[in-house]
Amino acid sequence: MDKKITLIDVAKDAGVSRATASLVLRNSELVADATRERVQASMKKLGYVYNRTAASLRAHRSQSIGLVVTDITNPFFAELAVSIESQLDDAGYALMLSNTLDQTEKQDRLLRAMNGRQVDGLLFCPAEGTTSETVDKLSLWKLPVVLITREITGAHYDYAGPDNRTGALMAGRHLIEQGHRRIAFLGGKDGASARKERLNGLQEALIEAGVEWRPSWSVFSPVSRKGGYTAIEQILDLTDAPTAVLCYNDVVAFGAMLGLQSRGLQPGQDFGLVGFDDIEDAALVRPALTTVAIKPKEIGEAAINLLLDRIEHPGKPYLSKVQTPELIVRETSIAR
Amino acid sequence: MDKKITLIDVAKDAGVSRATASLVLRNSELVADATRERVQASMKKLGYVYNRTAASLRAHRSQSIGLVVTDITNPFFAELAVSIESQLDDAGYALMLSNTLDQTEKQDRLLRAMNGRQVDGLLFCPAEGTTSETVDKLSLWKLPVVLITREITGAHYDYAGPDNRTGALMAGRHLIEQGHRRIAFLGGKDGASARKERLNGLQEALIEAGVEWRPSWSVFSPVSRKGGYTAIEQILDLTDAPTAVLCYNDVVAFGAMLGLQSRGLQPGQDFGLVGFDDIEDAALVRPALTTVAIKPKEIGEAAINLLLDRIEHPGKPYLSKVQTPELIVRETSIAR
DNA sequence: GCAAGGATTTAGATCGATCTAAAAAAGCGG
DNA sequence: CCGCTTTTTTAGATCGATCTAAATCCTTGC
Repeated sequence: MDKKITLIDVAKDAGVSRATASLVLRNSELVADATRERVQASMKKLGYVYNRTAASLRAHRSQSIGLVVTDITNPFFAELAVSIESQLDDAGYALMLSNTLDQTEKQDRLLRAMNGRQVDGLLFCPAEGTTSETVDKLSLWKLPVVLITREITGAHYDYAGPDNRTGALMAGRHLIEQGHRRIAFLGGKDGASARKERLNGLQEALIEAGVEWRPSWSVFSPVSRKGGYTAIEQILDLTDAPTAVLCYNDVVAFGAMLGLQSRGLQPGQDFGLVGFDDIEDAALVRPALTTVAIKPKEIGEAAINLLLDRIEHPGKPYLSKVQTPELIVRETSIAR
Repeated sequence: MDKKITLIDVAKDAGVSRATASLVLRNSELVADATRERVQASMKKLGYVYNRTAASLRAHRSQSIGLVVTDITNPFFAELAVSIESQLDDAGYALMLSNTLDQTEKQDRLLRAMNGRQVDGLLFCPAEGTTSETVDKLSLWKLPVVLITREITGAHYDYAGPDNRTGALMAGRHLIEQGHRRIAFLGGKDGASARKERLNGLQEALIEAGVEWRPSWSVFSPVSRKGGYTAIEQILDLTDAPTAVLCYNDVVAFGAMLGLQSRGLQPGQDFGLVGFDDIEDAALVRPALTTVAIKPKEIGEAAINLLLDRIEHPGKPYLSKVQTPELIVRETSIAR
């Protein structure tokens, strides 16, 4: 009486075979219009719901993809996730989401879980410290993977992310123009590819302007407000303390702002501060944050395109889609 | 050579039957220790990966649950999602995430997709304007559902969310204590249950203090900064304009802050402003936002507990777990 | 040494779709 | 009306696990 309606029931009701009903489901060109309509009517009438699990098992495709990020609480990833989810929805895919919290063991477990659930592909922002063992497993599983925002040294995958070096270069030039001669790089974890690239960009700006750089001006920190807060204190305590910093990202920059203010320093007025990402709050905080805008929506689009393409053509050469960022000058870098 | 390893291969290798291997997978008590170890060794040796899709099909359980929210970009939902994802991970479930963007058609499609993917349950923050048709479908599907943050009138489900009325009541009392006598309610969409409750709480505070209320002091808006920005303008343009507002949430409050500042008004100093949620940024913006703190982590925990319980005991009576919020007084409500 | 009873193991059906290869039906020119 | 092509439809195997119910294998106690 109350049992589940399957394709068999629909087929019986419409007077066709299970196979034909299945073809209608996937609106194949093969089936005659009249039949299609008859079957669709039966589906509606019986309240048929497609069991994609069964389909996945047979077809070796789940029509879902996994998004593995470090922390969805970071507005940059949240915006990325929205962009991705909405595109996937359009393409008929569902989204499985996981946060690694930058813990590699958790990451390993989550990746395994996703693979076991037969995701058709993975958008992956690897946790800091991701080992080649993890990467090997991914390629063993033959899972289509697009790396986002961070790369893994020695691993070959498609990649979508911002041009970190150029962004940091622009930020560096800007701070130098503003008269700063001691510029630090604040936050982020050691080893992260994005961090390295951003630091390199800054250094490039310094070199081309003949400005000094000291290793102690690169300070690591967790990627969080608290991380930024403690990191800026470390900077301020140096002898010949820098007068400006480029931050690993906006979240770190916000923490740094708090740190500056707690010491009675006004960002912009007394100290140059530039972030990275341009999350929505960057325009909102007072003083408003100067930052390097990388557009999560565009990165999301690029990543999805790469992934869907890779799923269709597993053998094609690896591609990087790099977005050129834009420097948004607001108040924290301008002394009035 | 290169083909997939299935349970059959493992069983053969370990010299047991498929059924036994399956029992080992689910670490059943039935199987002898020696056998278990042998099978596990074979699994490791052969690089077996569990195909949960197949298991889902047979067992009618997918070990995944769906989270449907309006907008993961809202930090409140982002924090909620993190909390939920991490608990689900502990319980061996995976998370499917969708954003409805408060569009009911999109919501319907997403719900259908989740059901087709056999999610074992749903954490659901219904879009504004969710019809009983949608709700009927959910109960037709017999999907365990826990509503979060918003309720649906006339629908019976478990619910986890904050005590909106009490939170708003505290906020209202606080603003009255600060000397305000014309207090508006800002933002949120018409019809949302959470909005209604918050407005009621505010009105209760007004009534108990014998303070005036006018219908024109309730202004609807999209739940976004922009929404808050335009809504506060509307308030300020009234004759006998209010001197304080309780905002639907922090995001709206941030928009309102911008609106005030663009008119040369300093929140706190010249105008009382209270938010709702206590997202991380509330403490960070200058002036810092007074707000009603509802703890996403706790709500997430409550919701998960309710859902897992409902999955196990589908027939049990419906429950509401309501978190008591806390008023965090910062700067935007205090005239120094 | 044997039956009872518990502990382990297993054969075979099954979940609900898709795939393959082949059959049936329809269209068509002569 | 016949063969031939093209269009539609289909039977039956299959994906990789779990479930059911029954078969074996051990212990014991006597």
